[in-house]
Amino acid sequence: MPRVHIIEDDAEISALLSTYLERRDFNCVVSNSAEDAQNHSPKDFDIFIVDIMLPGKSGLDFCQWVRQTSNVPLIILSAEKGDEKRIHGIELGADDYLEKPFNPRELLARMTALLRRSERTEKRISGKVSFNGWTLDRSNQKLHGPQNIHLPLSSTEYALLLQLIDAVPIPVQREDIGKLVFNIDLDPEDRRVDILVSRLRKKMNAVDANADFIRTIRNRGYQFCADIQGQG
Amino acid sequence: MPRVHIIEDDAEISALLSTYLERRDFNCVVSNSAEDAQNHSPKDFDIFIVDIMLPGKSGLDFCQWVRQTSNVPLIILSAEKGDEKRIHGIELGADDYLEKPFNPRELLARMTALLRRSERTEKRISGKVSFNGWTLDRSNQKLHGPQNIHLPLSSTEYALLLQLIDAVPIPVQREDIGKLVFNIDLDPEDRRVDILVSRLRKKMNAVDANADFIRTIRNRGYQFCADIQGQG
DNA sequence: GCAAGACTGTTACAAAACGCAACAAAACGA
DNA sequence: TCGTTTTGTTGCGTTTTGTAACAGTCTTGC
Repeated sequence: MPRVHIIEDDAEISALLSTYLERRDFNCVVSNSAEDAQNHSPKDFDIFIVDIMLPGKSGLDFCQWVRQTSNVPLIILSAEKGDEKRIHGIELGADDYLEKPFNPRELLARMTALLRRSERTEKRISGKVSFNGWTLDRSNQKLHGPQNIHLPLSSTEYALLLQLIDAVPIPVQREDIGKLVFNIDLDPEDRRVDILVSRLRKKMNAVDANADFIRTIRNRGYQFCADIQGQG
Repeated sequence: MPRVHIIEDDAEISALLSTYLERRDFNCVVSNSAEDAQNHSPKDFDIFIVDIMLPGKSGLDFCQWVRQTSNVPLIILSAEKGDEKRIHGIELGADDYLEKPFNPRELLARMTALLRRSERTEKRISGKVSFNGWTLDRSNQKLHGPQNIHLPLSSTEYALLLQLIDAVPIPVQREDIGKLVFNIDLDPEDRRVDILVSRLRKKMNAVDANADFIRTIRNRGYQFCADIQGQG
């Protein structure tokens, strides 16, 4: 569960953001000034989201402070528009810069991309997720059912499951599955996706009769339905 | 001197860009289609700048192609505006997404930030690496299992393991293994790679029954699955 | 409500890719 | 040279995936 530190003085925005992110399995801490934020060590977080316009010390100053002691990914938010501002922010050590008002999904995508990159370069794939007695471990790509029964998955089955779980609570379109799992442009006649889903369902049901996690949404794809808990 | 690969069909833009970047000490290669670009190995570059709208295969497809075999940083350029486009591009594996017309200085800033992030962590993985109680030491080419048991590897086995670990978390293609370990152009009939993998698996399993780190990904190669930690 | 058509679920079979044992050849060290 | 280790080859068994076929389910227009 990635730990996010949001530094933002507008209470409405920070509340919205932290709700949005917590629902997507981030662990959020909010500070409303740079001074406040500096009571924590930067290394206690996996990523920073920093508003540039803060009372007292600015977001840019905070960014420099973070960079003095760590490499923790940092994204700047700002109501000010313009290339120059963005360039300046990035040159000072921010990894990305998003203008307000922003689409929360875009922030999420950029955060994910950034975490993905920093994990990749650290050669770590993040850990386990669990749901209804099941556990999926990304580090070794293994799935365990209730009573910790190991359920071997083929590489495509694993890829499918990962996509579905990563997307929770959003359904994944058939075409996207085609793209991400099979690396093809799926034409509508192609049944590979359904069959893959069917096979995965069957395997999971063989271990746990109640394992109906994959819901079909007609014309829209498949949705993974379960309370997912991250564990690192 | 960072090596940049620019994939852009608009000759004016690519010329401008490569001039701009070369003046700032980048080494540029330009392709005007994805198909063209795929004649090079992704690993020959430090960063990609990819226009999304290309004749033939699209920039997004190219991005996915790159991600299948490498972690090389990649920035998408696009004339199309809108959050959704940007989100989609980033979700497909791009590190950043810039809309045209863009300020070259902003592109440069973002490239620099990205290179900074990927270098910062990458190069310290050089001496020993460890995973799940195992240790691989590059300096003397020795592998130790749990309880520090020394497991002697033949030179090809070591070469294979090194390739797999260096690539984490990306799978290594069979052809690449042929190239890098045996120094041959692998023809599809050749079974040497599987057998080498099989032998390495067997050796490691003899020391540690849970040592199933090498995952087969059908048609795509082998992937090393473990949380790798560098130590110098 | 009902039938036609579109979408999805599932099975069965075939083809391809891969795992691995067993043996042969080659390389290597003393 | 001999014995040991490593690597290549062959062959067969297993797993995974693609394909076709058919059954079920939802939607829509009437």
